[in-house]
Amino acid sequence: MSVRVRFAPSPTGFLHIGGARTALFNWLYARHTGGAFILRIEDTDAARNTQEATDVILKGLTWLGLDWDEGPATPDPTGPSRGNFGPYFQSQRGEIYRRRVQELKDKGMAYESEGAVKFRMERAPIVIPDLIVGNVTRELTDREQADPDFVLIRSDGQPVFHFVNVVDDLEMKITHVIRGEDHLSNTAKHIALFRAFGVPPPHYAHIPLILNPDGAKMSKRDRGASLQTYMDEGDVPEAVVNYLCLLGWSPKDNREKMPLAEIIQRFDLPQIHRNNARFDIDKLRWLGGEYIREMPRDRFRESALAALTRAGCKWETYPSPYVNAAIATCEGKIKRFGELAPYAGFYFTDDVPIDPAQFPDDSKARLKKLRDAFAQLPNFVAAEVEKSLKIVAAELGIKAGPLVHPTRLACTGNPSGPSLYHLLEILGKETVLKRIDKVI
RNA sequence: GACCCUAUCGUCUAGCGGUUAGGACAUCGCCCUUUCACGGCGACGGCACGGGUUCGAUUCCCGUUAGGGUCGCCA
Repeated sequence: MSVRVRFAPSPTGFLHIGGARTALFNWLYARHTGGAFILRIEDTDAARNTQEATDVILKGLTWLGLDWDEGPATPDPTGPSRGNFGPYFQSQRGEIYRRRVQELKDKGMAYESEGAVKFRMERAPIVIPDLIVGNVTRELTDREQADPDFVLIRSDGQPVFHFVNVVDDLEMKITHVIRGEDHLSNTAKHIALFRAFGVPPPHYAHIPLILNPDGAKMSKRDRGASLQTYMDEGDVPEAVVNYLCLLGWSPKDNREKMPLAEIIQRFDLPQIHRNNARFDIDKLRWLGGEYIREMPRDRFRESALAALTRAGCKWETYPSPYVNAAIATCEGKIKRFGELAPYAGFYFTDDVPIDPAQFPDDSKARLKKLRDAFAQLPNFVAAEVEKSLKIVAAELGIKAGPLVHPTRLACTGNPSGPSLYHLLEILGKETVLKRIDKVI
């Protein structure tokens, strides 16, 4: 039987990085096995589920490159979708749930209680066969002993998560449930429900959680918990995907940076870890740098310009050869595009921030001499600029460094940045002299 | 409180009875270099603890401890 897996998020207006990884693992498993990846929106909470919130999920998955074989085509619950098992919004599946509750009632497995419908839960321990953890025997907790039955339908008529989740997995013929370990204990309830319906439950694979750097569960408040952060800060999606793969899964041979095709080919459930992993932003960013470095020039420029625009940088007012040359000097230098505006913003403004304290008198005197030398240059290109600077340094009896540093500071406002001589050439003689003059 | 999962450098991990416990990120040196980054070389740093089993345990078993998760008319 062909594999069918699903990602079933609740639209809260927020795509958790852990949720993104759950989606990724499901997607990888589907692609690895040639099965189907289904997206189902669990929008039973009408009050807080909006189309905007659903759109966050669709956009996030799309950004990561996780395409779904079945599921919504738009954030509209009543809109078009792909697949033969719809609707893919739980808010549109009320009729199915009503039918299924009736089925349980008819079997004597469910009953009315204070306006709600409750499930007659099994009292005996339930064994959860988990593909990652192994067989887990789940007993009732002391609280559950006191009242083992749980609510299926709230007194306001709305079905609860455990119920809709199982009904949908059943109706959509899901074969493997790959989800966070936080659901492991709940799975006993789900298995009992499948049994009540008289069908075998799907295979379960509970993946470890992503923890914050402190070792606690990544919560909404933790920095980097939302996928949106990475979209906003100009991270490369391939790097995010690659990094997420490395959290809780390992190819076992020390490979880390891997093309997606290779990951798909090698991804499988047995290599998934059992232990939680802390999120390490530094390692993600390292991967980001690697991916950016090998990025085709055109894509680099496009992403760079988009990031500059997001940062409010007015690069459009500059001639396009100037813009392209400026961007080119940043290639290989950044780990994410959000770094670009502070790194190269000086190209696109006349107002470079200058801290007078950084220019002592002797530094100013040197700059003055350099300025005069620059002013004499008929051909203000990198090689000539470099030659000129080195001559001035020799005349002053100093190394290039003490001259380079203040020049960079005066022209860019930054102690670090692109190659100095190239940056000066791009800025042009007039601008360079103007900026040095301002300091002197 | 009850139940469940987990435990190798700071972090992510390899290991699956005998290894100088390997790699990556981070950190710190040195080299390269006009800055930064890249790259190269090197350093630092780990098997949570206690019992077993065994000729021999990081590896298998039990316990302790620690961390995480779950016990909702949230998902």
